[in-house]
Amino acid sequence: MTESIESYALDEQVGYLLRLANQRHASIFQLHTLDGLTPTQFAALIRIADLGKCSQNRLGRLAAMDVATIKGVVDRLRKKGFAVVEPDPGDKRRTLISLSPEGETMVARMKDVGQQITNATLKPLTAAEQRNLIRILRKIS
Amino acid sequence: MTESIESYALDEQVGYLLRLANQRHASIFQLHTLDGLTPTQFAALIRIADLGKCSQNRLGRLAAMDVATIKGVVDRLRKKGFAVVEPDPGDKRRTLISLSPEGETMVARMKDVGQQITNATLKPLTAAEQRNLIRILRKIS
DNA sequence: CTTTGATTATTATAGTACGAACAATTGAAT
DNA sequence: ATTCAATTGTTCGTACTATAATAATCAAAG
Repeated sequence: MTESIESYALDEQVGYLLRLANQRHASIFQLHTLDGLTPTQFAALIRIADLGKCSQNRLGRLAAMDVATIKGVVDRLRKKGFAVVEPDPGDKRRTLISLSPEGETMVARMKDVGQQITNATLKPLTAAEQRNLIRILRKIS
Repeated sequence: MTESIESYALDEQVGYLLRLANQRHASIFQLHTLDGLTPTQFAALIRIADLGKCSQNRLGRLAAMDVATIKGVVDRLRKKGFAVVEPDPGDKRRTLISLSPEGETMVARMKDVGQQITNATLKPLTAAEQRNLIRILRKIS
């Protein structure tokens, strides 16, 4: 055997497969979403709804977004009229983020859509595989 | 029950979990990689190595990258000295991409590293879970 | 041989993502 | 009260991702 460690099957590497799975989900999301909301924006919106008024950095941490990333996301949510930004009276460093009434409505409408998106993404899998995937992904996240 | 479909557990949605898993993999990749090669660049490099000389669009398709994406990736691989670009003599639309000698060396060195990255990413999982994850991801990709 | 339709590559625009650097502010320890 | 370390938010640079529009080329059908 002259070529001992020659093969490297890209199509079986987690990293590559995760990228493909993400692509699939993103395109399904885009198909169902409302008002052009992206997966990231939706995640942030849900977090604000759950947390209530909170600082931008804290929101980013709890939505798994970088400080630089969450800034852009909040900017876009504000521009779309779903998020409201105000200075924290008790801490001049902080910016408090909250949902606008339109944001509340959007969250309510998007929760159903989100479920549809999840279902569509998982459609190729059996019920057992779906549960398994979620469980395993939670374990490595 | 006034609030029937109120709950939406973001932390159990595939989309969100896939994003987190991707983040994890990306940071592990960055930790092990050589010459600042990104997961995307590595995937493209592996494909060129497997395919041999091929057109940019074809490479993009087989590496699951958009035409606009593959262009940028190839540009950066060329700038790093790993890829070589030449016009196709038989088809003036096409640009042929191939590996430079340095690219060949890099692929050889990175195959081992790639395996380490995969192992590190899957480390929190049992062997059975690892096989399962790969199998399920392939099914929805 | 010319029209038509497809393919290829490029560009622009927009969003996600992260590291690094920065200034302002805060809280705590001296 | 002042110094010091940590936190917060911003900005910059780089990279990945996709859509849409464009121009050049090709192949095939008439």
